[in-house]
Amino acid sequence: MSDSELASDLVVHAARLVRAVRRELELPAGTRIISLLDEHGPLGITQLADLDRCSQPTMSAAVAQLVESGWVTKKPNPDDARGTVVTLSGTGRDELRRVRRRHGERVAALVAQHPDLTTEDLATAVAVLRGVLQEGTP
Amino acid sequence: MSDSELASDLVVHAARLVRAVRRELELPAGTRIISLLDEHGPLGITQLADLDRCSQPTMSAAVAQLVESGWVTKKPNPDDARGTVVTLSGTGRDELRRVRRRHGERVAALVAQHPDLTTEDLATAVAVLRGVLQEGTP
DNA sequence: CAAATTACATAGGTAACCTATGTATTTCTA
DNA sequence: TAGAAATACATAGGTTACCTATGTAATTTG
Repeated sequence: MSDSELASDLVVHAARLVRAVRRELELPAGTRIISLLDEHGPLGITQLADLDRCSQPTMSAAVAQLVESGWVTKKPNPDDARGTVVTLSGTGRDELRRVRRRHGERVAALVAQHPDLTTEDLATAVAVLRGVLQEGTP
Repeated sequence: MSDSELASDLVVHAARLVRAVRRELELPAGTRIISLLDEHGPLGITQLADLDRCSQPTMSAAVAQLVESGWVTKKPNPDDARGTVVTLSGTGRDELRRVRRRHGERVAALVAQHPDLTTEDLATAVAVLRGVLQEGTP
């Protein structure tokens, strides 16, 4: 199978996985965001939107929800009165831990059903997905 | 990193990829469906819903759209007057080819930016995603 | 043959996106 | 250094893709 076919399948199967997980475990957009904050530390709205590949208004709304949930805090950026700084809260970190455990257990169980899939394969899959999104989307 | 952590990351990154692709290349729900029909041949609404992990009403609506686009045909099932048979049309097959080429080129280009990611890695990633979704979601 | 099951359709509602546009602040430039 | 351009967000309005609940017709079962 060509790289091109594989790449196309990657997308379709990724889409299917996301929907399957969303159905049985909940995968709100906020999860991606607190995950980003955990990885990068405090960020502005636009930075978050860029990292998550969504529009700025979408991120504004998503962050507003997270603030309401108490999972992040939003303060004006002291160095730039236009901007804000979104920070992961302790509650948010707890939530992230919970979500990760839920998803982890569930997906790991599915992976375990396939003896031909090793931990290394799983790591490779994550690396591919991560790599595809890194930097240059020219 | 544990299997559980990896599995959790798999989901989040998959979600991010799907949204990134949806943004710049279009990834309508119909794509997944014609992809299923291509893989399995003609199917009923409920069968499609099960395979795509969505509800039956969702699939009904999605198929209705596809019929309108001319990418599939819907005929009553001759063996069971309750059911219908959804079949991929020639136009649908063409569209699938187009979509695959678009996605393939785009994602393959991104993969190519990462010399450490081989075709084999890509194949592994697809196998993992496919495996995770296969059969038993008990 | 009545009851349960199955295959869809319809109705109504939500989450997560988007583009277009407005506003305040900061940076660039002539 | 004043005015123009750019930047960081917010708001408004709209779409897509889902969902659950429920109704209907046809099939299978007891």
